[in-house]
Amino acid sequence: MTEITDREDSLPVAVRQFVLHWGDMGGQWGVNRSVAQIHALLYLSDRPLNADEIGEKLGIARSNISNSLKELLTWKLIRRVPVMGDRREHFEAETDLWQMLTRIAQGRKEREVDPAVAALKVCKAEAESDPRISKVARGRIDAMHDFVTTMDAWHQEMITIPPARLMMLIKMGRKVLSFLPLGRTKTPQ
Amino acid sequence: MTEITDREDSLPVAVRQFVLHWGDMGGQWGVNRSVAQIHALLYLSDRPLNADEIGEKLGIARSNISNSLKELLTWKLIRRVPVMGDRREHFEAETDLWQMLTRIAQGRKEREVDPAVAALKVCKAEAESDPRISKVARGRIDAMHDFVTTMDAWHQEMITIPPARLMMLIKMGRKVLSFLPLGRTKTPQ
DNA sequence: CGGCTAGTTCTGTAAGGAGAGAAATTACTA
DNA sequence: TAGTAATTTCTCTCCTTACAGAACTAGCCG
Repeated sequence: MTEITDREDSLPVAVRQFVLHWGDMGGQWGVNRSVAQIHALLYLSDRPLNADEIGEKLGIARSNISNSLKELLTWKLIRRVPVMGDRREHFEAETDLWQMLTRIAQGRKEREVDPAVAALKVCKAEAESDPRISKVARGRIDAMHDFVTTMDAWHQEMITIPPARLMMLIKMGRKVLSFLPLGRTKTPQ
Repeated sequence: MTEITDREDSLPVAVRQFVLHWGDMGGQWGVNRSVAQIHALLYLSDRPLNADEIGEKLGIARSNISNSLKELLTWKLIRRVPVMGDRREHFEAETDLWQMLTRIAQGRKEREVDPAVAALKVCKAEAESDPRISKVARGRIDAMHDFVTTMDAWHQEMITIPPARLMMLIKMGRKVLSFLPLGRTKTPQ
């Protein structure tokens, strides 16, 4: 049997805490606990892990791990890593936090906002031809549509900016304002 | 009995569609369907509505409406509006989309990221004093902590910028980059 | 070509959440 | 102060989802 040499039966406290918190933070947004925990564990691991090790360290069923790993792969938050002389599959996490954020944002956008935008377009079209609908409602649907479209376009542009530069922008915070040619200084509307 | 004069028994198609979509879009993120539907209905309404009207138009139970309205109030996405000669409470939605976005963002941040940041601080402290934890894991926890803290600070700064100006920034998109004094032009990793 | 081992899919169960309807409370009116 | 309208809270049910364990499939060794 292939004993892992530097195997730890119980995780260091800080790691366990991290995994636990990450786990139920995941629960609070769309991802289920197991998926988030596995992700956390891999994120902190200094080497790729296989399904058995994960199951052992987290105490969750193989079936569950299999499905969770599959989900993490579709989010591109982890990747398969072949290990010499071991036919089992190993996995490691994306450790670049910016990548991680954009992957998550991308995934959520695809699942949540894109369909919403599409639906909104339909509503907008519908509203234009419907005589029963009030002017107000029509206006609100339009406003929402424009807003969402603008934000969507913005997001699309932002993720094309190289991370380091974007990070610079973020670190600058509101100082960016001081470099812009502002038409007016008093806060309009 | 207080008949509503301009009462519509069934909603215009576009409105119904909007409500339906908004409803299950809500379901896809943290908010439950009823809450999101009520919000959508109020957003499109040209006048404040009371609980009865809402129940009638959406076909959901009064108890449910009561709870949902309470939740929407805590999110500050709707407000109570007194109506002359009617002792029932009426509600109207925030229609400024920027307000709406910031309120939602604020709420989610409070519930989801603030606790996570707090937990992360604890983990970081723990990791520093734990001899069992690997250098790698400690580094990753630190990296995560710094990243989250930076983003948090950025968010905090952004919401203090007047909406109109922020909107301008967003409409500019990546053009903002051209106004900045960049140290280097080639994309740094 | 049997026996293993890794991995996946299937199935049953248990927990959580949403929401309906009843009961209780509060506020207003006569 | 009784009576009624409006709203909230409580409780019960249904539905969804997470997850464990079992059964199944596929690759690899002798």
